[in-house]
Amino acid sequence: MKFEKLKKELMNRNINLSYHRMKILEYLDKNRCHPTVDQIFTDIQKTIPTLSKTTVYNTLKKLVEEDLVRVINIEDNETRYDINTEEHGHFKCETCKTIFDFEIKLESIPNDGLDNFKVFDRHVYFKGICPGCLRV
Amino acid sequence: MKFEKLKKELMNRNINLSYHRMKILEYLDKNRCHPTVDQIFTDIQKTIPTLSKTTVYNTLKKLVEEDLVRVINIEDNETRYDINTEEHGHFKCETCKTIFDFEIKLESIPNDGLDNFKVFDRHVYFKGICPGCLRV
DNA sequence: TACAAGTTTGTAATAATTACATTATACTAT
DNA sequence: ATAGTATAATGTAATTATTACAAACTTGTA
Ligand SMILES: [Mn+2]
Ligand SMILES: [Mn+2]
Ligand SMILES: [Zn+2]
Ligand SMILES: [Zn+2]
Repeated sequence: MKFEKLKKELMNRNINLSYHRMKILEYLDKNRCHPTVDQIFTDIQKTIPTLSKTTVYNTLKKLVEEDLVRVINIEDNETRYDINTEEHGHFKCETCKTIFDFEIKLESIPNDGLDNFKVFDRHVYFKGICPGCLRV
Repeated sequence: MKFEKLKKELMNRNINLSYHRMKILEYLDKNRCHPTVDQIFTDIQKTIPTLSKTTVYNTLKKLVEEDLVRVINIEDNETRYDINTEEHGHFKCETCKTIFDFEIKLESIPNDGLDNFKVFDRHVYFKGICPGCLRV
């Protein structure tokens, strides 16, 4: 989703578009590398020195609740955030640590064992080595 | 993998089967509910009061390195461990919090975007509500 | 203006995880 | 059996992520 759309989306839901929220949203839109709270905080703090980490936590929590941001748990001890909430899988390169997006049709996953389950949320992630790192 | 098999597997790899390691392995074998470090620690401590949490961490790290145990990151802030390293997906019920295993053929997932990637590890987890909780 | 709701901050409390130094144990070679 | 080496286990302290909570600030509205 594009930034402008996101803004509208927030307004539709009566979520106050405060300066800090705007900045965090803008950051997520420009940095689609699945940043951690700490990366978000450290980077934005350069522009807004008074920003508190708690505000980043609060804002992200809000955005996740509203399904405008998605949480990614690949590694223990590092929670990442993705503004791309469209259906896609993640690939983490174990060499350069980059997290790549890839297309995946999640409904196409056969899951006979879950006939009587109500599924809200599907996550897929792979680990391995990316083409760039393989080439070396 | 059954307990006896696991023991042999460790011996094959020249990994010392110390008392604590045995107990942790045994626990994982009997409690296939994807326990956290804390659950493992708290439960085994009842039998072995001198057990330290660090030992649980160390042992699990070893077992994961040897691919005898698999790490599960579904929720941020709770790392879980699974002695079942065979290919399977996880379903977490958001009501009762239980993590269910389900069969899945991971190679069957179409991933055209990853042609030049070397994939080691595939994880799939869903979230939703389990049949038991739906019935209520 | 005054109230209510929503924001942001800051500090402190928890909790998970790691680092590191020390002791204990097991295994080998003499 | 002894000495030497590698591995294992413990405990303490340090880091780090996350949450709780109270206080100050903003904004919109009656
Ligand atoms: Mn993504
Ligand atoms: Mn499992
Ligand atoms: Zn790479
Ligand atoms: Zn349930």
